[in-house]
Amino acid sequence: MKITKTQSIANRAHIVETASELFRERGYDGVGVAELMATAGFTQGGFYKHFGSKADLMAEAAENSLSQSLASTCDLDIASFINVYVSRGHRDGRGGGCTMAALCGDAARQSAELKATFASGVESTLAALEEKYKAGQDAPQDGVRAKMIDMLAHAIGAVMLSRACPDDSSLADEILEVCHAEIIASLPLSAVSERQGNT
Amino acid sequence: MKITKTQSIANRAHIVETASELFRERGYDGVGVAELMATAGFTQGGFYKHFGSKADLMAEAAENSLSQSLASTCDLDIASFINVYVSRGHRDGRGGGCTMAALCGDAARQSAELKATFASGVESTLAALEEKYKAGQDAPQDGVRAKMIDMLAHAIGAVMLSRACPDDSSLADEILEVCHAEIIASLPLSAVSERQGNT
DNA sequence: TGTACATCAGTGAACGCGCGTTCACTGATGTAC
DNA sequence: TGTACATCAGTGAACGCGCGTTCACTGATGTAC
Repeated sequence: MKITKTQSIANRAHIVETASELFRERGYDGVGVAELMATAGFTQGGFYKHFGSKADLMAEAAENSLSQSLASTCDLDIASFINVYVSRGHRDGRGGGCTMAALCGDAARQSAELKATFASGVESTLAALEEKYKAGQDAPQDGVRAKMIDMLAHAIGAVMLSRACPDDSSLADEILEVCHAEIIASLPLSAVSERQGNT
Repeated sequence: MKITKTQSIANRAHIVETASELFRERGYDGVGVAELMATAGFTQGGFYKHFGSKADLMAEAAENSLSQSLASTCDLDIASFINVYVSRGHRDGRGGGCTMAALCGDAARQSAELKATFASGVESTLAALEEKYKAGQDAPQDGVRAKMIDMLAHAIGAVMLSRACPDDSSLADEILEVCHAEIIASLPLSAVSERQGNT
């Protein structure tokens, strides 16, 4: 049953992709190697032909999903980013959502390597957000990094706290709505321009 | 080896206390019943004389630590609360810190019961924060609940994101410092009065 | 181009281990008389 | 108050189970000639 080298590389990427989604949905401890491989369409034995350990895959999955979500949002302006991020859709779609919001509680208890991967994802995100912010026509150009750090932590806190409340509870929605409004209100006026409405 | 009823009640409380600290430190999946009981000074068999399941204890431990941390901060004004909460000490002392910041990532994947316990802890915290806020001499008295929801999510996000970065990394500290400054800046002037400095 | 063989991605059973939970047992406590 | 006995908190061994990881095996791929 050997397979083309190209196919093998594609299979590996598919496993990382699957893992990255499952980990975001259920946490690192909530997904086993056997289940993960089965979901990806393989048997568990093949896992160690691709990865040295589950911990190795965790780091790779984090790296993958952090850069992926970055790419998928890079055509949004800053207010649109907040509209997407601090929203019910994002809260309820953990598997396809932001890795920081899904796994930063878990990451805090993982190895230094995993945390370093996380931190570099945060840095990339900050770089992208700074660029977006500065592109706003009346946006102040100083202290932008600090503003974006603050905004990101704020948005992550909103999504995480909302997720910890019972599904469809009014508190869960209230947290999202209030934080969305406050974060949007903290942006320069031009960034917001006629594109609110989302939550 | 039967024991006084009073002693048994004290033992049970001690187990809950121990669990609440261990869970905050290592997450729900990171602490086993046997280890937990050993840490509390018992053998694992006795666990089910007190609790129906590990999940039951998880809920009780959450309730306990949420109300406890509330009580311990209730003599602080709002700026002091933020000084304590968005600080290196809190970030690095997970076991003795806020349950929301330590476990809301985990709570999101738990049962509706656990989430409901969490939500009611959030509500109690909000009530206490609203009171603190209103006590400020020049504090606006309307929209206070929204402000406190926003502030709490903001503070939780700051601590959680900082914890996900490598220990002693500059990014971890930067997140804390920036968010601390922004949150304090968002408070009414009187609340801050000559008591900054902390981080 | 055709043949012979080494490689190695993927299989599926098995490994030891720690998990949550159960259970027969102990013996001091608390109760009935 | 003193005695006899039921209770039940705590013990420690055992349960089945799923975990991460290992391994002998398969057979198409890719290479050497």
